[in-house]
Amino acid sequence: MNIEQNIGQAAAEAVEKLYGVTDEALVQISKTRKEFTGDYTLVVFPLLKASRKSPDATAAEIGEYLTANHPDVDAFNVIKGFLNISLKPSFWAARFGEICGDPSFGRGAATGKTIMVEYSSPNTNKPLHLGHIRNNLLGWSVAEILKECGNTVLKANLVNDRGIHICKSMLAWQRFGGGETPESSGLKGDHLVGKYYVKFNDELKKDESLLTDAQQMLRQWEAHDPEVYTLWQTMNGWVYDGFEKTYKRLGVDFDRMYYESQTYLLGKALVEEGLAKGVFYRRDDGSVWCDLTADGLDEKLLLRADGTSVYMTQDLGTALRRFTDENLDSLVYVVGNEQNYHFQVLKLVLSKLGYSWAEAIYHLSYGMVELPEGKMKSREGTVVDADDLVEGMVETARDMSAELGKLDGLSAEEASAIAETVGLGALKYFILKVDPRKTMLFDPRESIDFNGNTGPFIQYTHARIRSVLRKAADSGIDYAATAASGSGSASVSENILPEELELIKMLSDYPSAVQAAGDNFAPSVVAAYVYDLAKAYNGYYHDHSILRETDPAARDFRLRLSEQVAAVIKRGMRLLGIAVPERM
RNA sequence: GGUUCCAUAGUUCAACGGAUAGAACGACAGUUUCCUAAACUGUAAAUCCAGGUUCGAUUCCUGGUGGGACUACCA
Repeated sequence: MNIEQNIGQAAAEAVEKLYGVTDEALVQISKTRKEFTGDYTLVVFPLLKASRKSPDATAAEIGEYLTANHPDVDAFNVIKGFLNISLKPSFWAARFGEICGDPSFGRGAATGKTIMVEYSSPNTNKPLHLGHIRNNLLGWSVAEILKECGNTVLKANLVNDRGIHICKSMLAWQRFGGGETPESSGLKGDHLVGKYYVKFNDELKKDESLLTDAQQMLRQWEAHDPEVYTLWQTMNGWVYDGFEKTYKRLGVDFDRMYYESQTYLLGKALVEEGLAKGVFYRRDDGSVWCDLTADGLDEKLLLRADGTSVYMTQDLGTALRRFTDENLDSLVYVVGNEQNYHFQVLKLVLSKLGYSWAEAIYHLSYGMVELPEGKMKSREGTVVDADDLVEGMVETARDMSAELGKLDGLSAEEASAIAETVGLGALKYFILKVDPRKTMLFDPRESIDFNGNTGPFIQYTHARIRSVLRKAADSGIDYAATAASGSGSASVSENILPEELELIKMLSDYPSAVQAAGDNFAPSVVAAYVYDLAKAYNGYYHDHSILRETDPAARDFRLRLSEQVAAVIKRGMRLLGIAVPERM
């Protein structure tokens, strides 16, 4: 139980004792806003019916009760119906001790649950773009956050490696490629294949028969025509090599790889099952449908008249297989909000079939990344390529570091590692700090910031702390020893500053930020937390010298506090997939 | 047309139904004999419109206005 819940429970107890009411929903505890004195605030308005007293009188009564009965409550004040509760300094000192002694601070207790997070799921006919970057970063981060919340997590990627669109790039390469390969062209495999997908669409304008040819090729693929199949394997292999490089650079990974070419027949058995149960029906032409009009949706096709399955059919089958094979408690799909309808239908059909786990499917419906002129359109050449974007960010980071003279005395290797870390940090933070559900805007003409509420700002805060800690170690200061020799609150400075107390409180909030991020599938919650922490620390760092502090106990406490701030920044940023450098 | 999501400073983003709506960028004015100025401090600047529910609404409901997405026997 965290502190907030603990205070809430105590307040509920006070309300029960004082007014004989046990409705916990009436007890609202939140963190006290900065401009007021106190740590936690109880809103008393909902309690007035029970107390039959004025807001201030009610707040005062509860405040008195808590001060008298709760061991950690130090004092309270009442402002306009808000009861602000302060905890004892000794409580916070002990709390700081706990944080220092917990190497996995922020990690939740094991839930015993297994959650699969499906993300990325690219098509193998073109390279990744900015939209995919948001998907990949979100999916990876959400998976890591869910892990940190105590769940067992499986990251899954379902590669869309078959279909008419794949055949289009194959056909174009066959007709116009002249045997070009990634090696001969020097192009990254996914970019090479993407080039022929574009080529196909260009040529299609001149010659409409190409479409028929592509359809013919798809039939050949399904019949395992050796030539087509080999071409398919070759070109997909190029794409996988390319994707692998992009994934690696972005730092995303997977525990389970699924290929649609292997799963697209799944779900046909479910169609039979649905027919038998009377959930589905067959039309005269032989096609199979599910009537969802009673649920406010349309009729949904599940099997074509020719007996082939559609996207929905295989998704139903894939979901079933995953739940049974992996014994999942939950399945999270990180897929853009343009597919809201699809997932609505997916869940509905599964529950109509009687699968109770349909409820455990969660569609993390993230918003599109838009350009100033609107949605990215590959046909209009307005896509922002993932590899170009990453490379551009790293270059900018390199230039900026050089300009600021940050790389003096570093080897070329170190300098380039820092550029990579900072450039990617800027990009990832830029994307993850936004609420996943919201459409976000990216303007390629304006470079992503490195100042203010950005990844580099947070990375810089970390680097500065680490620098101070290195200097302390070089001077032979053993700041950890003071804590070890002291006991409990003695390890905290006697003359603790308000800013220092504030930092301890902020550190103490970290686990609940992680939990909230997990509950909401929102890395942005972690991003906001880490930014606030870094910002608060920077103000403290600016106003108070650490190494020049003359009182050794105070100095060592400041070092320990700084060390913990750096550690929590590092842990939080890791959940976003962002590395923090030792220097920059 | 139907379904659905969104609308907050000039711009990009915050705000479990709670206190004086927070940041950042940009603008303007400052801070460096001092642990990294990618930092810090200050000024100006916003809830699309009209109703309703509530002790209290940026948040919930209704209606408008403006924008996005979906509405394939594509995936």
